[in-house]
Amino acid sequence: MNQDEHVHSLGAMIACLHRHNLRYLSQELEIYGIGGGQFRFLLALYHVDGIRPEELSRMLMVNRATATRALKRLEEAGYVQRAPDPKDRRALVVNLTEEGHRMHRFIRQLSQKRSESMLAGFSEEEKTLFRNLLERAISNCVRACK
Amino acid sequence: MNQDEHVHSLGAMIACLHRHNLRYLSQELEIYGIGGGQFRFLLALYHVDGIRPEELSRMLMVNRATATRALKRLEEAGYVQRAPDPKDRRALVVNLTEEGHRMHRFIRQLSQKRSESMLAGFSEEEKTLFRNLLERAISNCVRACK
DNA sequence: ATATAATTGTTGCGTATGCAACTAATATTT
DNA sequence: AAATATTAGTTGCATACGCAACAATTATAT
Repeated sequence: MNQDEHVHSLGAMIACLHRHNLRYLSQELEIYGIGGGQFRFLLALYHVDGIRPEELSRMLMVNRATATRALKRLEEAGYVQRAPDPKDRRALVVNLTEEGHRMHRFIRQLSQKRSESMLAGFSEEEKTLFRNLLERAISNCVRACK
Repeated sequence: MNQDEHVHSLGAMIACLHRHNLRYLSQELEIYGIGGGQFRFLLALYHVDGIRPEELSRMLMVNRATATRALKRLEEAGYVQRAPDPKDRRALVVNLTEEGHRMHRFIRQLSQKRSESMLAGFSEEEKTLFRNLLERAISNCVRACK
């Protein structure tokens, strides 16, 4: 199977999915005063509340600058709070606020809803496989640009 | 399999792949005076030279504005030319220049190389399947936001 | 024929993001 | 202890992109 036979490169397909996702999330989150880009930070914080921005950025594989901006915006919107880490005054500690915790169910459902929409018509095996292939592709990318 | 069990949402994984791709392409294309975002337009033009920007944007599933900018930059860099369509003076016709044609081999190899790098360790079945699953996911997205 | 609608491309504005340079703080070396 | 290196976060600059408003043109309706 030669890549040249396809009009769409793999990258183009991935970019397309990414854009659609971002648009969807942006629309759903607009009433909460945050953008689609903040979604995954919020989602991650339900797993690892009390984390540092730096660790969060490594976890989500984004630039530190991106984490700074996303967390700043989430703070301005009232969903997280950033406090200096007493053990290391270079660092911050990010915590969900009351309001942030209240969004838990909504955020999870949004994630779920999005996945279901994107994977409509996929069998359970295909869903698992898709995720597995994505993970391996990411590993390849990370390894390649190390 | 519950989505909630995963730290990374599907969207986060796709976003990650997208950014790695863009970075890779940007680096490779820098010496040619164009950015990673122009890549897929150039690639598409080897299939459908002489097309209108509007059709190209539908084909690549991007906004018309994005096509305008990408083609403008490709024109400035000398790889395509835009001329008014004599049959419809609202429209333009995009053609590859000599220089644009000369990049053909390089662009295709770049696409190939990128795919191989991203899909390293995938069996032929997995490669085909991955592409198939991506296509179906895109269809779902397109259908959902129609 | 004229008014209205639809289409094509452009541009301003906003968002998400990376990179590189910077500051402040901590860790390591000498 | 002092000099140096590393780390965490921030900010300016750049790119890619979508949306909405706009102008010019063409198509359709009246």
